[in-house]
Amino acid sequence: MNNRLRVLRAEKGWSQADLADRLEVSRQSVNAIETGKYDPSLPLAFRIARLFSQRIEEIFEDDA
Amino acid sequence: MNNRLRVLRAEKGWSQADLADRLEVSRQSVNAIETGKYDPSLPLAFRIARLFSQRIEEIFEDDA
DNA sequence: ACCTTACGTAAAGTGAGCTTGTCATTAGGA
DNA sequence: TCCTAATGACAAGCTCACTTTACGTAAGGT
Repeated sequence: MNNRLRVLRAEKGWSQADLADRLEVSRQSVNAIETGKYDPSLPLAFRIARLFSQRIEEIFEDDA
Repeated sequence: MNNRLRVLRAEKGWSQADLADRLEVSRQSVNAIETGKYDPSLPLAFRIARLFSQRIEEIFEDDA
């Protein structure tokens, strides 16, 4: 599961900690998702999509 | 997190077991998602959306 | 040289997504 | 009446999504 989170975050000029605050998750969770260590839960994916005003499929892309 | 899974499945005339086979999950997982016991993982949400040729946001709707 | 910010990462713990297995109920068909 | 299919529900167990805490490092500013 690839994602464009790092790019979207950079466009906003946010640090991982900034993004983590807005998503109400830990900075480490943001880092883990960006570096592809694991996929977010569906509710968190919704929050991310809403924050960037995009569809989930525009941000996340599953390989399968 | 509400979802339209039961309706979509009914439109196809599939049993929960039929859908579970196509999604490669257990019948209990389909049942639990339909009855709102928990949300699917993001990869599973992608599989569901692809199976019904709809976007994730068209099938799942988070309350938050 | 020192401080701060940002990022990566690791260990340990909790909770949710998913499994297999089982049982009860309802409805239909032979 | 019996058998089967479909569904709902529960329990126990596993993996992983996520947490907190913490440490190392690289870059910039003073």
